[in-house]
Amino acid sequence: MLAGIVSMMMAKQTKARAAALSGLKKYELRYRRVLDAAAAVFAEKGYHGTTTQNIAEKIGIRQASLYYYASSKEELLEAVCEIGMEGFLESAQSINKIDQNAPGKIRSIIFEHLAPLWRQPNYMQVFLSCRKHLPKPSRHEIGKQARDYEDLIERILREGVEAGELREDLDCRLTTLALLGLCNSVPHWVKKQKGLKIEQIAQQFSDIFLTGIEIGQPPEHSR
Amino acid sequence: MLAGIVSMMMAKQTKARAAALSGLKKYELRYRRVLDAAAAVFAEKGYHGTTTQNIAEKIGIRQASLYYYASSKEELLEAVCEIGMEGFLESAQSINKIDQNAPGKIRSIIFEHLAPLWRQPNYMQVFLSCRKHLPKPSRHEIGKQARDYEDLIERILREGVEAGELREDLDCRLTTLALLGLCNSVPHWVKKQKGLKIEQIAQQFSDIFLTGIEIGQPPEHSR
Amino acid sequence: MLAGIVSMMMAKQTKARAAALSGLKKYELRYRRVLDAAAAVFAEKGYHGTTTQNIAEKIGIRQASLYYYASSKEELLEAVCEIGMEGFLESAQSINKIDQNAPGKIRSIIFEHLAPLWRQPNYMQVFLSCRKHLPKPSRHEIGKQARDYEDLIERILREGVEAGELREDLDCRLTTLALLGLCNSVPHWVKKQKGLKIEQIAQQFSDIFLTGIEIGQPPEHSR
Amino acid sequence: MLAGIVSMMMAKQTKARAAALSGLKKYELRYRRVLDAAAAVFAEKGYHGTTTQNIAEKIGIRQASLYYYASSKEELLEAVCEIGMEGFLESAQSINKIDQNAPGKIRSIIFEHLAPLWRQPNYMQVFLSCRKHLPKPSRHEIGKQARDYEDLIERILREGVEAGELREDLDCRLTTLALLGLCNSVPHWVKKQKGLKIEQIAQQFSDIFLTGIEIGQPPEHSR
DNA sequence: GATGAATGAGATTTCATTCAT
DNA sequence: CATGAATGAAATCTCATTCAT
Repeated sequence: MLAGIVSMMMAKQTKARAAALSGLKKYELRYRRVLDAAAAVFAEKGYHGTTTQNIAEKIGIRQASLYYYASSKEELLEAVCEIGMEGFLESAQSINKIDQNAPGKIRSIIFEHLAPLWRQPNYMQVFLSCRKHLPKPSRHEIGKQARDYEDLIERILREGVEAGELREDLDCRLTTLALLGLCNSVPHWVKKQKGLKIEQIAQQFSDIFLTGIEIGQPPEHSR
Repeated sequence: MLAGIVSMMMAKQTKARAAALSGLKKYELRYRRVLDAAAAVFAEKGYHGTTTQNIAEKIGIRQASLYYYASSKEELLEAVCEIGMEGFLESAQSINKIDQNAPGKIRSIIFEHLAPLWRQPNYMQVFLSCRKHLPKPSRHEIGKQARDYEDLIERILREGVEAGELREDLDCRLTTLALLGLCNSVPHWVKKQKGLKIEQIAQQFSDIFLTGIEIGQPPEHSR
Repeated sequence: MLAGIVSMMMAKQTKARAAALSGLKKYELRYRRVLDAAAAVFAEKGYHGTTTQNIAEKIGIRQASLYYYASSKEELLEAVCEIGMEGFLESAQSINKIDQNAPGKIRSIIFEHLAPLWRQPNYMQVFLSCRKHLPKPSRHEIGKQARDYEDLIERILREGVEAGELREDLDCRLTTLALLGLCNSVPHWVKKQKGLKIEQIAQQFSDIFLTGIEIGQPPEHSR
Repeated sequence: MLAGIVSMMMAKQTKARAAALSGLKKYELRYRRVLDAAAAVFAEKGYHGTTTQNIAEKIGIRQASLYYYASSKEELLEAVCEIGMEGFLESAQSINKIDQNAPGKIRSIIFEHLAPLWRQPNYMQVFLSCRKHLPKPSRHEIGKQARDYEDLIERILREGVEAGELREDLDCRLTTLALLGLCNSVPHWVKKQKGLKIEQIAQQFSDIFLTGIEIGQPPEHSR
């Protein structure tokens, strides 16, 4: 349902990609293997630091064979970013359905936002750090969706403040950026911290973040 | 004082750089203009996404003239990262000198850590996101310093917990990563948020973060 | 009869082609469809500007399937050029049989030469403009035949001059090149000029050309 | 004056080309050497049959150095075609100034049209046979100019017919195409015919062509 | 017969770097 | 100091061709 939003903007497409997107299991798997490799290498080296050779090696095919699956390196980036964006779009859907008070909502937002970062850290890291290298049309399309997502969270915070459930001295914009900055840092270090579980991270983040913005005894140190 | 730590590891150096580092005002200014440009472009496009042409354009000189100031693109990255690292080394020094209780320390850490991010966001952003592209020797040297810095903060948190000033269910490692992740996200958006002041950001971050980790009335939502 | 003159020089041949050449109706038709497509695309884009993909698309088969009909792109060019050459060989045969005075011969030459250009403009255009890309052996073989053809026409002109039927100040070589240049330009524009008939073109060309070279009142403007 | 008409449509340009077009003698010469080589090789092998390597070899520089003068192979084609078109634009200007009766005009047209074909056969041959490979914008611009040129000649023929100076059964469109087809064949063979002079060709072409279309004794063979 | 998948060879293009002036 | 000119190395991309199914 969410798939293909960005890809529709692209002029050229390989048959392989079209087949994969059309849902044919057989192609989907092969194609996904390519995207996984691209996402992994992009995440590690950055878009421009990655050569198509790097990606091909990761899959165990020749460099030229990549072009059977994607018509350009840029198309790979688009496909990877698109999947990354889908991760957040799904988060957004889940967030929209939450029926709780503000603190509960934020706890859920943290969990829902962390979920894709945890599930597919490569895709998400590429999405977060490489989308600036997308060609204009898809960059703008994705940019708009990302802004919508930020606004969704900011609105929830604002509603929490208005409902008297969150501290009224909260700068909602800044707090949104803080919340997302905090969560989005996860892919950078999550692969190196063995033994962590997403529930732990979400719990810790919620505890820190929520206590900080909820109405409660103002801590004595606060000016 | 701190300068040159990394550069000492490098084999080749231009006369210009040597002159600049040795404190000659005339060279220092011109050289700094080059580094500023490099930092700005690296921050915007990433190391591999930047061409020497991009940097030259920004200064208004020709590509070939860059090589009067730096013997390679990589050297520019090193110089920029070094200045970025210095920012954090200075933070570390300030942090070490803090004589307060744990909450006060953390409030200061946040401020001190934000200070260089605020003062020279380009250099810091390059340092944070491009140092992985440094050649091995300087990358490792810088990596060690960065880890020391993280450890410093983690130790302060741990001491706070042991002193009974911070919640004892705190995962200090995770909290350190959260604190740094939160703060390091600033360069990504700070240029777009007009009218912000560093004091506001530091205050807000402290309020959120500190309330979350201090001992206090456990917020009712907490499990 | 004339078929296969060039192809005999080729090492490799597909079964399909062999079958087609051996006169099996079923193969002949399918094979011809491939050649038609090749001729059309070669004529439009030139040999090197054409991809096997372009040709396959035109027939509605996949690129790989082309190799059932031809063992290489070059073989397609050879086959197309061969048919083109056959066109002129047939013209040559007809021309040889003409039993008229010089002006009548030239009128016939024009018609006979235009006939294949009209009947199969793609093949002829490819022959005229792409034969330089044939591999040496067949290029030379075809080159010899083409030169023979030019010589045939030049000889007829010369005989006309000697017989006192054509102006004696005629440079027969140059006139031959002019005659062929004039006629060979037809495939370039004939597809765009709707409603034309070959008889019109031949008539007009004859009128222009013949009046110009025949003995007659020297036009007053002539020096 | 005429220069740069097409080049204005191009997004990217090397400094070298800009300098050359701005009339700096020093650059003009070097740049022209590159274009000469490109024209020669394009004329011989066709656009797609030519590699940038071929061109570089002809000048005696390395392939990568070509890109100091032109930002792409296509740009070279554009520059070459532009010069080719200029040849015809100059012809058109001369033709417009002719003040003679129709036969005299046509004699001049032939000479003026042959002049650039003779002076710079490579450029003209490339223009005639490779402009179909230009990118759309410049192809269309050049196509329009070429059509204007054809129309100019057709109009002169038509006026000649209306003035009673040319045979009234003349199909002016067809005759124009014949005239141009005849003349444009010159670059194909002119390099191989040693010892020819342009005056000879023009004289012969005029004699043939003019006698054919002028009012005069209708040749007895004519139906 | 036909084709999906893959690939070797090679073409175009980019780019950091050098060097004479 | 600065730059025009050139280049080696490498990256992206194209394309004819092969082969198992």
